[in-house]
Amino acid sequence: MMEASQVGTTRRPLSRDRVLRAGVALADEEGIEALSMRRLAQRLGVVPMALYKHVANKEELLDGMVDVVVSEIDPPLEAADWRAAVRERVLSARRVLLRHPWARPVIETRTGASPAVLDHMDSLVAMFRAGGFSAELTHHVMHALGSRMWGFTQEVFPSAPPPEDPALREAMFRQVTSRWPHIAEIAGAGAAHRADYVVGGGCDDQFEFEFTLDLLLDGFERLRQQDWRPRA
Amino acid sequence: MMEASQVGTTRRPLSRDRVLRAGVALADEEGIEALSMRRLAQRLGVVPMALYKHVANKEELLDGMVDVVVSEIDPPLEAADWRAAVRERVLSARRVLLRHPWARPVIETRTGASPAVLDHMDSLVAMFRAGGFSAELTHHVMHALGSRMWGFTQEVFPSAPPPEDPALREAMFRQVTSRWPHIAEIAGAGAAHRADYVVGGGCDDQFEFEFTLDLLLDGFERLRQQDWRPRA
DNA sequence: ACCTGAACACCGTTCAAGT
DNA sequence: ACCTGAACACCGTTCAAGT
Repeated sequence: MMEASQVGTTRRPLSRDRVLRAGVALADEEGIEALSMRRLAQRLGVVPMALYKHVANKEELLDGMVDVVVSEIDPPLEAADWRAAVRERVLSARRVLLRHPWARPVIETRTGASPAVLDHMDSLVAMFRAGGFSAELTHHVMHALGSRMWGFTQEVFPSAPPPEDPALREAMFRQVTSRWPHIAEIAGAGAAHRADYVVGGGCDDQFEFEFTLDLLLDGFERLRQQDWRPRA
Repeated sequence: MMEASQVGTTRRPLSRDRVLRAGVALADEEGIEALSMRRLAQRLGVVPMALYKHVANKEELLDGMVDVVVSEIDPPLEAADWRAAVRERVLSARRVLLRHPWARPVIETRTGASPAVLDHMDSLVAMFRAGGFSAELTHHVMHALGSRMWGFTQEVFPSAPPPEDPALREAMFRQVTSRWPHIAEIAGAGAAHRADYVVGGGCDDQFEFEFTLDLLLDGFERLRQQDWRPRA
């Protein structure tokens, strides 16, 4: 007969890998704010302290979860040119990160790089070097790519949906157009024409991401062709 | 005679402004993780529940604190060209954010824009429009600027200092150079030559920030001159 | 009507007592 | 030696009892 703690859980022995994967699943399903050591232990049918056999603390759990997610990124392509190779790898990272939205803020708060993170970075650096970028230019270009190497942009436009009440929405619209006229003017000017959104909101994320990625890659290519050198 | 709760605190009546400024001071001095409703109340010589008269909850406290910080950004300059105006305003934002390092992650987690945030965005949009950017191009260019409009880049290189022990450092160095040879190659190639740092770490943040900002501004200018249009 | 102490429902992590 | 219940030192927020 099964014990209560085993209901709904296969009673495999706990391992670091099982802890990390359960953490990812919990964050995927209920969001990162729902991920606590206690809730994760409960999900695994285990006493909270049992987790500390496999991760030193919650920070190390998050480190490991990032590693699991980053490992899902497709292996680097053997592409003809550096631009296609980098572009595809970044968009591949983006597809993974879109499946695990909680990973974005977690990656941003990591203080050390995990092996999988270094693997991803190393493969990008290799692409630039193979494409004829100097070590120095590659260094700066990697900084410029920044968190975009994970396929996300920090969204700075407010994303709250407009209020339901038409009168209130109208009042808000009037306030925005009078106090921030320039924002109001460009709000609807994105690819997706959603007039009901006052500020941003209805923007096409994928379009904006690729727009900026291509702008950066164009800039990189120009510097490469110019044989860019520091303090020149 | 003073009550214990008044020692070290001027007994002014509590106000939303005083709560927000105390929050900023606490976060400046002890970091964002030290900011709790209870600790903030203690600092103000007040019972925790007294704060809820002035902010609905902790999220609204953080919203207000961001507003206080963003209001410290210098007013927009009347510059001859859009490029100088945008550049100066972004670097001004950067100076403010460097004084309040906790504000970076907090800005990133806000879901709605405060008036001061919209003021900053509106002034940037106005600069692009005055510089001859179409509403549509300005929209995409603002997305491309992203969180860089606050003067920060998401740092993706691990920043942990190398271990003290020379033998351990040597072992780590050897592991990195063999497993991630391309990263090792570009690690020391930044402006600041700090050979003791294996991966990044010793990079010149200000240089990298301006490098990428100028790369983006160059790209914006090129699109403007080409009279960029969507799906062309 | 206003203010606030105690309580509720949580946290991450330590530690000593049990097997 | 291993495992774990209870405890510690916190959280944000609710609520009812006090003035």
